Amino acid sequence: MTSEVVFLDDGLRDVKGREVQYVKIKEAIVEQIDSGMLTPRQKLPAERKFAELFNTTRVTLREALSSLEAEGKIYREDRRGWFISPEPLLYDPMRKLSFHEMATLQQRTPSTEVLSATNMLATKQACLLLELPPFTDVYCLERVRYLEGRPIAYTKKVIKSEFFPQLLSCDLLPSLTEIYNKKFGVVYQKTRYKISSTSLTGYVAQMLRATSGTPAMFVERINYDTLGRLVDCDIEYWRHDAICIESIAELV
Amino acid sequence: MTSEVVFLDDGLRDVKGREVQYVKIKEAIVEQIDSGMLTPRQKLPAERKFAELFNTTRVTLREALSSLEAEGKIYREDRRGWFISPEPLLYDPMRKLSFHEMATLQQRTPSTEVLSATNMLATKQACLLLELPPFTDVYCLERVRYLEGRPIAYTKKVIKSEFFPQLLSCDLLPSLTEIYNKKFGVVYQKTRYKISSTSLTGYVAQMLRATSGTPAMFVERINYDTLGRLVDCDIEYWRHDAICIESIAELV
DNA sequence: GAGTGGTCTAGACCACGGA
DNA sequence: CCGTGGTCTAGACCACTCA
Repeated sequence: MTSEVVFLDDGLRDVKGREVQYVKIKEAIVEQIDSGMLTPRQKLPAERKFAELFNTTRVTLREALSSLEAEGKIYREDRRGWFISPEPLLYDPMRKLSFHEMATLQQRTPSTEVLSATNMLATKQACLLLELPPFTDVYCLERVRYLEGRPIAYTKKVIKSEFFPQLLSCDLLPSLTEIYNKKFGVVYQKTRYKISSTSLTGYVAQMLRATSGTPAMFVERINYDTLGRLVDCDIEYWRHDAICIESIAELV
Repeated sequence: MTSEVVFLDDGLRDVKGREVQYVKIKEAIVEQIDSGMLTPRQKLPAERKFAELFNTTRVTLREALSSLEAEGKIYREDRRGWFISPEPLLYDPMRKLSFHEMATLQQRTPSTEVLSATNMLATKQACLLLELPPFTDVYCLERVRYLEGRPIAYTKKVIKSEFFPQLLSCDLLPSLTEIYNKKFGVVYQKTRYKISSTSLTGYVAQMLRATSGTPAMFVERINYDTLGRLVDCDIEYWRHDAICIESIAELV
């Protein structure tokens, strides 16, 4: 997995040393994963059968599963079941790589679905991020990123329209970075980003086939081009087990 | 809260449009928080009473609370109850600020507890991070970081001993950065970091007064000094609601 | 010592996914 | 249409926290 940090975790015990059940279940599953019996993207048994296997109830089993989900070892698809998490994608916020370049470099198979590409008035949030006055026209591009067919990120890009006339008449599927560069001569140079941990809800959860409450990594970026102009911003929700932020920086 | 991203979340409904109960409970609590009725660090009512208030069972109430915890809106202290989350600390991995400087700049009141400061043989993990051969001597410093008295991060620093003779005879409480600088002329210049999302378990959870399974932000850093020498590494577990990573970077 | 949170049981109904 | 996961009920016992 991501990083081999091992602390002495002797499980949860009460004073008398009896082990907590759901921790035992967790250990059993982790052992199966580590031993390679369970491979990435594989589906776990149905909850009822699984609970019976461990001689417990669904509630307790789900306690164990949720806990493993929180650790990023397994993930859930809404009403489809529980699956073993693949290795996370390494994401370097300091590099200009597009999602597809990033994934390909890591021998992964990326794909993208465009949910919507529209011309609209900036929302309050977009105005704040892009430093725009109210009622300014912007482009808004909503996408879902897939890795090996699994939806792992919902992304929304809000673009200052002034630098990109007729952007929406372009074919947006290949790579936006490329269109920026080739059609408009715009290249990113600087970015301001914010990363925090939340959970998926509502529409975003649905798009990622996730249950409301699934842990997520939230990334917000404000991008500047080589002329120092604020160009666009990104708002991204990543399934938390699917991403690991990694970077090298000169300190200031 | 961290960032005002609002999606149309009409709650979970089934086809007939009935709302799911725990979502209603969440909304009620969020409303109380947003309206300022509930303030940061305030304790929520006891689960049994709270459940009764919403005319439901503890299990369902806890579903709602766990979900809010995942969103970073509330947090839990093991066997003590549920509390409203304060604003997260902004953490810039690219700046040389110590935890205390960082917190103070943000008008917070930091404190630190040293769990252990020892001289030991590098573990496998430490050898990997510090690029050391087996059986090398290192310093290991375990600390808990507090904000307004609340434990929010467990940190472990493993230090190459060669650059810091007799480090442990120093008073480690003020600021390690300062000791590095004043006593040994070592200043950080470059860092390699990795950030991912997991959960707290075992000893780390205990130290943070957290229940096993509490969502957490995992940070791993490898630090180099102005001479390009690998100096030490950090392994940190932050309560996920207590931290927001924020930085500005020139892209490469 | 009372009350609280952590854990667990043994059921139930429903809507959705997939065949 | 069956089986599944999502949600929910109404209890229970225990160890721990805190007054």
